[in-house]
Amino acid sequence: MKRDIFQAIADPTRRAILVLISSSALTPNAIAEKFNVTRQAVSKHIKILNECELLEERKTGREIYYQLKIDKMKEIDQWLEQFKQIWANRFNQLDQVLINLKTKENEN
Amino acid sequence: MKRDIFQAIADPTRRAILVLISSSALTPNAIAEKFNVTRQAVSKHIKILNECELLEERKTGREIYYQLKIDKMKEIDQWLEQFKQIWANRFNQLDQVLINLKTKENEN
DNA sequence: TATATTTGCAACTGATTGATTGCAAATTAA
DNA sequence: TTAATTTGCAATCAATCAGTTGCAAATATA
Repeated sequence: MKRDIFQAIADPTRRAILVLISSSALTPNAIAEKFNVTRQAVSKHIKILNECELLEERKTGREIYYQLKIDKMKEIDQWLEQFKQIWANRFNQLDQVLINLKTKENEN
Repeated sequence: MKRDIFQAIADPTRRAILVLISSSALTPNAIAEKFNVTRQAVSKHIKILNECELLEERKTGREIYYQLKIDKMKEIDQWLEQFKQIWANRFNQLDQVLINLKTKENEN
């Protein structure tokens, strides 16, 4: 696979689409009406999001309703985890400084 | 330049750089040695990351040490928040289904 | 001083991207 | 059936991107 979820959310239009279809399923035409681009441009974005497994699709006749498959979003969160740990550790280090200061106070 | 943090993390090399300099500050040369690209390519990535305010730099003589400015990472987390709420709501809806089932059991 | 090291900037290249137009397949309605 | 609607796919284009080479500025070392 060429594209990953980080490239998928790099484009602002795609991010807007993801937000739009997070609450309700919409057809490509309905999505395109919300933006200032052609239907085909939106269709391309949908294709990319689909390749990244970010969409659930439901066909009813000639219409296709797309909705966000939210599980894939967790991969971004998982990548952020390693940094969260670092910034949590910084708080811990700050705690340690405060503890050391307090210990010194008690020694005096 | 209209680059944002989402474009910054779209490139796999830049994501690797961010991880690399999250634990310790490194010079562009030291960073470039870790990857299979030229120093200038890394320097370009550093410039982009710097424009997105993802770096702290500390000059010592002719060397420049770069380290991750972790605060900016929170913007990604903040964008994810709106989706977390949705997937939390789904859990709540699942809870409600289970509660309803249990209530019916008690009624029998 | 002269020389080596570290870095950023400019120019160039090949590949990719976002968007457009046009067209064909599938479905629905007259 | 015929006509209209919805969608996906192919071809195309301008802009951007990641990478390279070369060079100049600043700093450290002989």
